[in-house]
Amino acid sequence: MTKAKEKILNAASRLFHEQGYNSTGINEIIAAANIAKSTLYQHFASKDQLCIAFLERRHQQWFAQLCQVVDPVVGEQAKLLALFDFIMQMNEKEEFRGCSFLNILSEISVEEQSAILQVIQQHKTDLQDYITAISQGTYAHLADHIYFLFESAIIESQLYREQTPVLKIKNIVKSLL
Amino acid sequence: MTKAKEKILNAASRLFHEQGYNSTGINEIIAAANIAKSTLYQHFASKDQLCIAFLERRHQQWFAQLCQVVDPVVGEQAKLLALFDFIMQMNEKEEFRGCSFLNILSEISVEEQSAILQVIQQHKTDLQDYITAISQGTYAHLADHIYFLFESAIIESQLYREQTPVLKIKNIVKSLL
DNA sequence: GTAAAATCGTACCGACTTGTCTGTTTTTAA
DNA sequence: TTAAAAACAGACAAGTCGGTACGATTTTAC
Repeated sequence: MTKAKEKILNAASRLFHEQGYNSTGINEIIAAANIAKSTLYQHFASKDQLCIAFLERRHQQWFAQLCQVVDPVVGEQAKLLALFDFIMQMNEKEEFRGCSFLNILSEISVEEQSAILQVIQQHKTDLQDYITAISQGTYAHLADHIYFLFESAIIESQLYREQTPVLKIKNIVKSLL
Repeated sequence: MTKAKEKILNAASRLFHEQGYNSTGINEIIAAANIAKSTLYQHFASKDQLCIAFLERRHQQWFAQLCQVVDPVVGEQAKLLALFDFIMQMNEKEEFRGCSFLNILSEISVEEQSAILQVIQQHKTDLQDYITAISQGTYAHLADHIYFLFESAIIESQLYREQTPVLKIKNIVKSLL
């Protein structure tokens, strides 16, 4: 990846995640990235395409971090509980800004921006599959249940800007296992 | 309430809910409401204030509809399950647009629009209290758990634009009761 | 060293943003 | 009927929006 392209993606990622998609202008992105507007449009055909590139990269990075937390943990039960430690880590690191994918879902027009919707759906499907995978064995029947609680944990902690909901949900999951 | 004020609130409600807050302009609202811009600003000091008025009215109407579905149902267990019938009704009626409160949460700046954040938090707190209230008795210990699954049901059905997640979650709750 | 590719700055486009202001017309109520 | 309140249309401000076009300059690679 070119140096400029990376600078654009880094700036856009930070701004989209911090302020939201619609609240972040192209001019703000090029100022933050310290590149020319023409350079941006040489790498990305439109703001929506830049959004997709952002989401696709975030998808990879987000999963990498998730695996980094969960995979080393030994034991099915402990792995499933580690999911919620990961949420708490992200909340701290990113100041309770929640899930970029769900945030952008709230901003787009499903009809006119269906390409973005697809990336968001894919991300969540992959997450659900991941949880199903680590649930294989004793807790296979709880996979979806835990996925739904995982989603709630992200949203409720974003809403109240505190870890309390994650801790509550982690305890609920503990009681299920 | 004045006739004009109501027309403004009706138009703004529809547009905010259908398109989102930031994607809806003042000019679009006054055109849809068929009123003059000066009339809008006579009733609402700013777009943010209009947003708060919208959320407060939606809070009332939403709860009224929820109670209309749940309250007539007899039996604690059946009441708790009816929560998810309500979600499905809303999904159908509103084409899977999800929760206005969470959608707007994703759009605002928590620092600069804290008045809006408060209304959103209050709405969710009231919902949680409501579920706690109808759980009183045998299922008091499940109140929070069901609230979290309720939230997930709204979001996941918005994401995939189908009732499947609600039905899945309703079955999960059934297995808990 | 030279040619190609990348990036540059900036002006420009038309449309849109929230909000204010002015003066006129309509509605309401005593 | 008259006075006050409400709503009207529309111009205006000062800026932002996403996106295009321009030629000039820098970087890269052979």
